[in-house]
Amino acid sequence: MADSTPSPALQLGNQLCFAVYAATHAFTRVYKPLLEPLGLTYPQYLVLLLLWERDDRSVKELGEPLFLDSGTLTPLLKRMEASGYVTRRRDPTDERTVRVSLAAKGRALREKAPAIPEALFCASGLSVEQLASLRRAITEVSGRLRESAKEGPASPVRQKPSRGRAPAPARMRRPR
Amino acid sequence: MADSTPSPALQLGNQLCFAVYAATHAFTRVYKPLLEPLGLTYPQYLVLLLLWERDDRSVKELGEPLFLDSGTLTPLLKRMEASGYVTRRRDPTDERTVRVSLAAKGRALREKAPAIPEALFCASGLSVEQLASLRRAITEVSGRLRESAKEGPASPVRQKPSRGRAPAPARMRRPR
DNA sequence: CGCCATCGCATTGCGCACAATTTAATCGGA
DNA sequence: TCCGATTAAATTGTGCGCAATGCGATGGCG
Repeated sequence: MADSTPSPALQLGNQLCFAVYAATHAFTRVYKPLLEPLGLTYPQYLVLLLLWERDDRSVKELGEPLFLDSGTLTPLLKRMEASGYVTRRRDPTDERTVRVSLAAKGRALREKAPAIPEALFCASGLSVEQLASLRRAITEVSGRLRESAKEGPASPVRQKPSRGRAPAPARMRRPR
Repeated sequence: MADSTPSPALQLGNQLCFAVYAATHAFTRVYKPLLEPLGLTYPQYLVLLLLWERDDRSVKELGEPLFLDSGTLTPLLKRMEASGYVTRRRDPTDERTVRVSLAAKGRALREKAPAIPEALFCASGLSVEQLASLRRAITEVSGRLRESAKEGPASPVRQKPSRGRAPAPARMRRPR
């Protein structure tokens, strides 16, 4: 057997996720040599982009646009704090939330940062219009997926609750 | 200070890498609940897609379209071998290369796999034409970046050679 | 035949990504 | 006032992603 054309729409779904996955790595490889001398990784740079746009955000507010949770961001932000790009402190009005702000080094970097997206623009060899429409299309898809994720799977599927994780024996929280 | 519009093209570069990064995670979250009951992760599924298209590839051939190297693929493929999806064996004509082939379980999965991209298609809520043009655009950009990566950075940048790694005390290779 | 450059994979160490769990703070109602 | 539910981070364990290192296999050279 082995059907020859399983349906254009289904082929497309796989090709698309494949292409996006590969594109992320392609972008990472363009940015990495530029970020390395700054002591930044690619996700750390994306966090800086968010803070340049609007400073002083909670961890949750940083994770939402990137589809990341606190488990990923906490150690990442601690490293950024250690390298002097941001500061972390508890919100006085709600001790549960940690607010992340730009430190001097993070603000200063903003001035020389334009060289970084410029490299991507040159390497892509595409016009501003092409890149703009591509960005719009990708953002559109992400938005749709985000919405339908909230309302549960749109297809006849279901989610298994467990998969064997691990205990969490100890805690230590903020010494105060 | 703090310029208001640093240039549309540069803004665009950042917005685009940001959008692609977020889209990858959005796709992952749609596929994960579908792949979990099969014992597959998202990158493992992408490897299966490649093998369904053409079986019996070397590790290098698998890594190229995904922008992944052997350091990432070797443990991933070992897990896929352990769960019965693929087989790994040395090429008899060149003992250096490892060839990866579909095992029975991997071939069998192909039949029920269409349910997976279908979920993405439904969740996206976009037309086949929109998805197709999006796929074309992303593939185009990835291809350009791949090319310009070969010829070195297109911008006035340079790559630092070292970054402090670690020793590699032991080896063990194929017992034969 | 032996030397050496090159190629291809495995291994190691670090950082990102996520699910599950725990702790702490806040808010609502009895 | 006290109790339960909700919310926000942090922590832990597993798996992905990459740079650097090591070694066997191959091939060109004398």
